Amino acid sequence: MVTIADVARHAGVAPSTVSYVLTGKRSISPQTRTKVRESIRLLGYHPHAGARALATSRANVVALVLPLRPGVHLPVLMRFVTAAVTTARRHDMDVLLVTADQGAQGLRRVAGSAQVDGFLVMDVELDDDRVPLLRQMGQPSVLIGRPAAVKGLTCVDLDFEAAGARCVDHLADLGHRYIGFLGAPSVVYQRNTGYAQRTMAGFGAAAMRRGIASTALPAEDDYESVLASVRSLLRTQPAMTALVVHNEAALGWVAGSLRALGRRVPDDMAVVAICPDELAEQMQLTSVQLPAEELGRQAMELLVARLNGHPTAPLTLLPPKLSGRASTAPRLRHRGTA
Amino acid sequence: MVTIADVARHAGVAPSTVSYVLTGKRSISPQTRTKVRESIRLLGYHPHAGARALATSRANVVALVLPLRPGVHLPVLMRFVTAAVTTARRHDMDVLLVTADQGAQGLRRVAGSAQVDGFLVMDVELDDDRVPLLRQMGQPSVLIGRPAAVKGLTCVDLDFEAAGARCVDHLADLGHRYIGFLGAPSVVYQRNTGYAQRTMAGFGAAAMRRGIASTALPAEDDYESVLASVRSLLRTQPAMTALVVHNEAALGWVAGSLRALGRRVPDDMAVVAICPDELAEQMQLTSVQLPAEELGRQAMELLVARLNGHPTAPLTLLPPKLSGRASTAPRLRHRGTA
DNA sequence: TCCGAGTGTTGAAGCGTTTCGACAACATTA
DNA sequence: TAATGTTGTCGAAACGCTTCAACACTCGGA
Repeated sequence: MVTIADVARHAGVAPSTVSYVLTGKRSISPQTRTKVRESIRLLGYHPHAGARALATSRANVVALVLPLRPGVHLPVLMRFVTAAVTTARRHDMDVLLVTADQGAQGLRRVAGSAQVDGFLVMDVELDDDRVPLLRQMGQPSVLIGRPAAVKGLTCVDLDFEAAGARCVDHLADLGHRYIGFLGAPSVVYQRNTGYAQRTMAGFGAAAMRRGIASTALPAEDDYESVLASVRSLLRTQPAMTALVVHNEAALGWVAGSLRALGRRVPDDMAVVAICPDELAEQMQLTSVQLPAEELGRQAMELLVARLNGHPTAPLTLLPPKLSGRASTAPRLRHRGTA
Repeated sequence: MVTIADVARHAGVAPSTVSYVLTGKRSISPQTRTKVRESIRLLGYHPHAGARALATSRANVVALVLPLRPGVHLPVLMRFVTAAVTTARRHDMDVLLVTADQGAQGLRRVAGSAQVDGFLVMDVELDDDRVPLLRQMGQPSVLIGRPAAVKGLTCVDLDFEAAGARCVDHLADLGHRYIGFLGAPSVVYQRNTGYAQRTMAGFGAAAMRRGIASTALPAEDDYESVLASVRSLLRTQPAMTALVVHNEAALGWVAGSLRALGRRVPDDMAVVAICPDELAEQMQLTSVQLPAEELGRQAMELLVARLNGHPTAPLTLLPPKLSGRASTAPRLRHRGTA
């Protein structure tokens, strides 16, 4: 292995000078600088990460904590990950993978051994058991998702309230006046899973604001249940012309249910989904998506900021983005009114 | 940070003694051992990874090199990853994530700075540009996939020849005597993409061995092409009663094509797919799957072996596993023969 | 009684960086 | 011209760990 001493010898300077050329923490004459740079290139020198970590007590590595629990949508997760890694690299940081099965143990270990400087924790739930641990450990960390209390943390999440509202606004702008909401399975709401409730809340509030009649129902993810829910929505509100669906698994059954009940999309019934973009693309649904890349990037930027001692807001909410597709159309062209 | 010296002081021994308790490289009296262990626990001591790496010139970290190119099936990839990480942890190793966009640069950097001891490279292609680099760098590495020449490398892959053969055997055992093969798009074969050819070869050889008439055709991934291919297969070999499909994207259209041509599955036509298990499960197809967990695990085990100086075979092929589902049935019960 | 062979433990010397204080050499000001 | 900065460079001391050589012991055997 070629060391800083080798470079120094080759360039005819002291090791410390080489170090200063590398870190730029002291002024170095242009001649010396180029000379040293040349030696570095020639010898193919790379500073030993361990030694550097030892001397600076900074590893320049962050832990990426992946849950990998069943039900996470992997393509979205991967987009998070790539965005996060790319951003980290832009700040000269590397990424250590910590999977959930290592649990709290794993977090303690990598932090305790100074292997990483901070944590990027993905897919955080309302009552996540990693949160108290992170709080206690004191290492900088950024969470993607939104636990119950964000005080003292740094969290990034999609603004689900705004997402719910965005759907209503889109439909209202198209002229719809009666909108239904098909949500996650009821257990999800019972479990107090933050995002589901917030989406609903945003949806409801926006509907009120726009003077729109709305009805909401949960949906299980089998065809019969979805059909029943849709039918029930239509019965409660026969003039309903638009549907917001926040349930990936049920999405496939919604189209079938509508067809079975004699409604065409988008002519008789506009549909807006809140779901990963691939899914919406594939089914040609107007949708509000999770901005995965943006979340990953932002989260890593915040982590880097915290590592450099900058203060960060406890909660950063990203605005939702709506992509118009074939499943929504202006109410004015609605054939049923012809 | 609590150091080895703190532990030593607390336990009333020398730092080196603590080190020996930890590494077990020298005999230590039971009394001292428990005393030291107790101090470690009490103080919450974790060895500083950087310091350790510096002293031992071993980082106990391996790089996981992910390509993330379009077209990789992410659920399968994630199963690789988790299996690899879990296995690494069992050997007290951590995993550093290196994404492909960092390219050769990235590999050089992490290897040069002694950040990792070895590489686990996923999704290797026949003429992968990372292969010469890995050869040259001399760091231990294991590849998942199979480049053109494996000499001097350590590669792990599914035995695609055996996979092709396994399909034939399954169908032959069920009594089928005329089998069709629907492959990847023709460009894939033109590109010399190893696994596609090997699967076909295995299929063909097995058919010959079992005295079975076989016909093969590539398939593009739109409905019309698939329909045309299936029709063409049926015309060439009207007595065909089974179909092997090695084309994820076309899989969805095959069922439709068969229905359109008046064939019921499995009664008129048995179908075996070679594809990720989720897909097969979802469509209820008998299938040969990529044993993702097993590949990840094996690969990491091999890497660890290499890191410990053990020699490894240049190529490890994993046997395919066939899962029987609703799309195949014994030929004897075939209604068309009734 | 002395010797040689274990055992268990220690002190000190690395490992490759960074960084602090010191120090020349030179430029600026009084 | 002397005092004072400024700039560029250096030597040495950390950083926290491992490991080698050395050193006390104890224990049989001669």
